[in-house]
Amino acid sequence: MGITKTGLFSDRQNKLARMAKIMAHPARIAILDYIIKAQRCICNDLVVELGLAQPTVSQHLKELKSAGLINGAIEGTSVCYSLNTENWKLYKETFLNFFVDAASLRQVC
Amino acid sequence: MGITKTGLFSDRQNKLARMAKIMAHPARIAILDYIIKAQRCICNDLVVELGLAQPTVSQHLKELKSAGLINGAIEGTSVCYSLNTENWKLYKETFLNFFVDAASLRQVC
DNA sequence: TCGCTACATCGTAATATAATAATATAACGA
DNA sequence: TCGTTATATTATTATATTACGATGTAGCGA
Repeated sequence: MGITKTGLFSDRQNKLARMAKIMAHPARIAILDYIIKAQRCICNDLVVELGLAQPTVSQHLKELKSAGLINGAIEGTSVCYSLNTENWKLYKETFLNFFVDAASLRQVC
Repeated sequence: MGITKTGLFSDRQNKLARMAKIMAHPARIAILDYIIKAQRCICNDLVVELGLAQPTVSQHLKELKSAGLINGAIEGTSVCYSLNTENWKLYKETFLNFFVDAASLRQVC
């Protein structure tokens, strides 16, 4: 993506951007949608549901997991993925705080 | 970035991902932070504030503008950038809706 | 008109992402 | 043990993003 000059920005700004980046792909949104609806899923469910190849889905799951948004628990030959509710709240609050800041703004130009 | 298979996902999912992508860079978060605080700014304010080159800032402003998050009004030799409050609300609600969906979820595995 | 200021655009290098085929790993049932 | 199922990892291709120098454009004051 080119070199993002992380050093120029605050921790908060970098963190918020990183959080947004996790959600910046429709496949990851679709995965989260599915998990929210079904409460849990295995990788193959998503392969069928999304129509993406298995390695692609696996890669997206890995990103969501390393971002802390989902948990993966091994269950025999499959992995049970579910929402990490604690971090989910954190994400929610972080975005909320950002958008709330401008609640009282008026259009200037 | 590789080819995102947009066709596999719903309009809502694609839209949400697109919105997230706009916010997925700390420079753009910093620009929005600045505009929220100062109500308005010109490109050069941000060049000084952020420490990025003028073309880089200009490019980020262009993306924020084409996403509808900010307005730009020509004022003599400069351009007055300010928040597009209507679309800001839209963003806020869109993210809210997404996160609210999972409010009552319990950790499953 | 000249020069300055403020931006935008173009071109390009460096780097990150998305997607997948091929392959590896790991559990389980026959 | 062998085959099957489920997933992860690796390597690679195609494409997008970030950043900036160089350059173009446009308004404005002297």
